[in-house]
Amino acid sequence: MLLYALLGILRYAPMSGYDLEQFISISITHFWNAKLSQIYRTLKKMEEDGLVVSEMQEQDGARSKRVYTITEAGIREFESWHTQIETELDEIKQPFLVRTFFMGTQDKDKIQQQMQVWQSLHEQHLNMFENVLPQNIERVKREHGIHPPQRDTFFWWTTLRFGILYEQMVLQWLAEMQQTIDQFDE
Amino acid sequence: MLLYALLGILRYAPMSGYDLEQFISISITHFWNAKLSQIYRTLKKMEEDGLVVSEMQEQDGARSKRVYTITEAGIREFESWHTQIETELDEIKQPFLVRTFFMGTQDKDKIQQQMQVWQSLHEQHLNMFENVLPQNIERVKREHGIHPPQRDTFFWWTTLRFGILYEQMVLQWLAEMQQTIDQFDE
DNA sequence: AAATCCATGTAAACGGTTACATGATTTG
DNA sequence: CAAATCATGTAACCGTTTACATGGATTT
Repeated sequence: MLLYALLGILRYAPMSGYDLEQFISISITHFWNAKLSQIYRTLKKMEEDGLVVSEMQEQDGARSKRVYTITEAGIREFESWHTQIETELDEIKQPFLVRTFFMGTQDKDKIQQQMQVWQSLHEQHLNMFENVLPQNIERVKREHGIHPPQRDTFFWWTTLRFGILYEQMVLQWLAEMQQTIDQFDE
Repeated sequence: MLLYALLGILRYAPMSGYDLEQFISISITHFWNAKLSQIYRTLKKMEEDGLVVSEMQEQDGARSKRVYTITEAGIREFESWHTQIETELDEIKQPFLVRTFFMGTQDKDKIQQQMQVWQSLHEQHLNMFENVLPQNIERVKREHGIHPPQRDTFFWWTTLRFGILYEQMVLQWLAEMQQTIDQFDE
């Protein structure tokens, strides 16, 4: 999967592994994250498969970097993945729901503690989606010198919008739950 | 993680690998799924670690099964995981949002096609959460002879409630997006 | 002077999926 | 009689994470 994310980004501009990590960390990190070690390994594999080519690029006053450029084959690979209609939903793995499922045997105040921690974390996330992340879209353009068509940025925005709706939904769920938990016996 | 789910279930009653898979498939499968092969491997590992013990149990007219019982150490392991307050949110990986992020270069009607497929899939899921899955809670009790305290079933219900709110939220997100997409030029 | 950023990579471990292998019993 | 269900397991593979290793340039 990381493969397709990397191809998708390299369509905008040639980049090094480090650059790609930076790009990811200010764009798709809230729904897809990757460690540098995995990025480097994946890029190596992609070059072997002819999806990208790399060359060392000297930099004045800084150490040189290996810059990857997407190939025709890489573009085709990305497009064949992307034009394919998905007819099944991704299977979601939500560890916190497993935890919730088995929460019945916990003490009332332990449960309330966890709920309050979750609430505050989701409030922070909501705030981030509403206030911090929108600026990142501008940062992507500025710091990576990328000027995508407006249709592209519309979809960047929708992923942020998803984050906002998701966090609001979780907060509602938590609030509902807390009402019943407050009425538990000690 | 599967480890904790298995321990959590085995607290209710001793079960075979096959039984556990059945239990999972009618209870937590919409936020945590596992293949039989993984369940068997995990149970084996758990027995080596002393978290469960197993014995072959003869059945009249059916092949015998290996029934696992949680040990004291297993209960302690589950509880030390479960009483620990989670202070960070799970990292979510949502491949469909990666797909969405890069959707800008697609043709308008390809995009609309995908949106409609997603919409119909989420409508199906919502229907499942509202109508099919609630019956599963009764099936768990009946088919596995498990009678958990009402507090336990409250939390089982909340995971269903999460599913309903999630699907409604996604449908809202899709509807919002579709409004803008409908106004795209060809 | 220390910490952070830039920059690249390797190796081992881990959790999960897919494929393979077997065979008895029950249901249509 | 065929298909589905019950039941257990192994082996290979794959993507991801964690830990290890290095070192120059910039900021505090």
